[in-house]
Amino acid sequence: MRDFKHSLPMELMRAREAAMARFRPMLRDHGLTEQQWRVIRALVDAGGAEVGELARKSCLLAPSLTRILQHLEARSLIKRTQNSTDNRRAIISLTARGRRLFNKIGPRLESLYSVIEDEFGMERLEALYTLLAEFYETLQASR
Amino acid sequence: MRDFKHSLPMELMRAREAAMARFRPMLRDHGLTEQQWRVIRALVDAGGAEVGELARKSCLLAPSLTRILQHLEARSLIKRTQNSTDNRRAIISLTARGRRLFNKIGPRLESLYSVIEDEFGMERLEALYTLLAEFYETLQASR
DNA sequence: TGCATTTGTTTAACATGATAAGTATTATAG
DNA sequence: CTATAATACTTATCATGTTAAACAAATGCA
Repeated sequence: MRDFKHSLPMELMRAREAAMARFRPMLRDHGLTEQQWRVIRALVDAGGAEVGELARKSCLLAPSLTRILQHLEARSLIKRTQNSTDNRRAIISLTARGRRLFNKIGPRLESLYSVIEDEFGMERLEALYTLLAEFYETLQASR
Repeated sequence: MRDFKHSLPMELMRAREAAMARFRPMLRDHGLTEQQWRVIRALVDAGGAEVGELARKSCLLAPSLTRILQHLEARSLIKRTQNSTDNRRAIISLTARGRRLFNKIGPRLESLYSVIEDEFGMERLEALYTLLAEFYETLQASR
């Protein structure tokens, strides 16, 4: 049997964890989990989105996102506005407070990311991005 | 700001999820989560290990592993044997039943893995492994 | 129009992720 | 020796992952 150490899902997880270990402390200082941050960032990127769309953009399952939105709404970081043509869909968007939090945290995370770029090297990082995207596409294509 | 879509942790997660989506159904058919499977596989690989060692090998946090071991022990898939020289440490190992379960599932997962190898190609897969290992080492080295 | 079906989202239930705190045991300084 | 610190693990708590089921609104069709 293939060596246990060479399990691709494990390697992907370890690499991800190594990166997240650098970002998590700062997010935690601001009372955010990494998933909550993904939602906020997706909202900045999209400027308002339906729940399903948001789930795809932030790579979260719908039930997780439901709970996260409840948390963020309780903290007044996001708001919901009803879509008049379809009452199932609500548009989620950041509040002013949510945008302020993003503006405070975003640049700090970017600088942490720059450190990783410097350490690992832009070329290898790009190569990694490319392989990951190709891997994902390959596995999705054959479904 | 860097494009949201190019977040390395997200890409790592998406790639991992694409792979796990193929393995999870079979594990579920046998009543195992992916984490429980990682523990079983690590035990086959090590042939008995202390809890801390097992946590490292299976990439699980200690509190998670504690709960998982409780589940697996309740199902008689693992057993604990006390270390006489240090009563804090217990050696975890598979029961005969645990090994039988591994022998039943292991080959089926390997064949699923082979499909991925064929689809993505061995060369790119090896390149991906290498980059992931280098990335992990780079980020660990500078701590 | 009326009703079964589909779609978008939420609940529920159980398992794990992440952090902090607790417990028992062993090692160590004085 | 003995008080203290370090070690190995477990509990506790809250948040998310995963699956199935529930729910309401919208759609398709007789």
